[in-house]
Amino acid sequence: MDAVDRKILALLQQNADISISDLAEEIGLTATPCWRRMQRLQQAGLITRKVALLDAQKLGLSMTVFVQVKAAQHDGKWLDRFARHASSFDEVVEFYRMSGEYDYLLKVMVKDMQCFDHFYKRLVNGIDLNDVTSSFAMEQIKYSTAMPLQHL
Amino acid sequence: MDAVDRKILALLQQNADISISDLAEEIGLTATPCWRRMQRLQQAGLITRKVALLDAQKLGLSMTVFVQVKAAQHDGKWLDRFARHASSFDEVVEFYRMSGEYDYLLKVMVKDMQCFDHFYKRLVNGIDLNDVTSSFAMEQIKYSTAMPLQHL
DNA sequence: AGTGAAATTCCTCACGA
DNA sequence: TCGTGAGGAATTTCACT
Repeated sequence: MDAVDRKILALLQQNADISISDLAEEIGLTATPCWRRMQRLQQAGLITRKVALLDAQKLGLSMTVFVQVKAAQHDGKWLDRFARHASSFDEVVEFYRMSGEYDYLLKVMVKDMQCFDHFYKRLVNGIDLNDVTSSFAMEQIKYSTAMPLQHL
Repeated sequence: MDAVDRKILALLQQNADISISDLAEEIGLTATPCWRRMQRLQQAGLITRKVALLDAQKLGLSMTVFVQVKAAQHDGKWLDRFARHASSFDEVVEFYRMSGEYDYLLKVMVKDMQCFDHFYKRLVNGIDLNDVTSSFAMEQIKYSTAMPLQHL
């Protein structure tokens, strides 16, 4: 992966709608080699897929909650079960196993507090948890799907 | 926005590469009205843009850190200055103003610990902060840009 | 709002440098 | 590995239902 490939990735992760010819022009190439590079990057799995990003506010999904969880048990079986359980909710938009005091961090998107309560009950009902604490986002200051390619 | 529009959004946020004719077929329409609906959804800003998602692992961006920050002051001027300061880093991929003990939550993506340290120094140097704590993600169990449209 | 066809643009694959 | 050109497929527009 050279500098040209990195430029292609940088442009595509900002705007995947750009036509091959425009993309080619931006990086100082013609359409065909540019297209071939993009194909390679896709086949190599560097580009996983292209998606449309939606406006959460306009959709009425105004509530973002970060839920921190402490595991009830620390054996592999429990971990695996919890991973599958929490992943299955489509309100859970991101989900990490963490170092530190809490074992898991979930980013949850819902319409309102009632929906969050409903989600919360379903989350804790399915499985044994030790400690669950929710922090509410008041304001989204930045959200980007673009990775910092500058620093590679 | 009716059920057909919602179905278009649901499909496009999973895969923006789908052709208009395939999309139209999926929702039981022909290409033109489907295309017109998509245009409307884009003009209305419900679809903000289309982007390529990259594989962080394969790029070598294997480190995700959640940084929690307490404000030094709580006047609007400081808040605005901090929002601009932290947003300016492209390592900061998400950034929220929070309720609860900590005022801000930042999701940071970097290559390794050295890069994180470099970022951290630049973050705290630019501005006066009261308390900064970093939690490291050991494993990404789920990451999705798709909003839960089911629950609207 | 939906259909079908026409025009235009873009993607894709030859081949040559 | 890049560029040119041609064929074919897709998008986009338009007139009509």
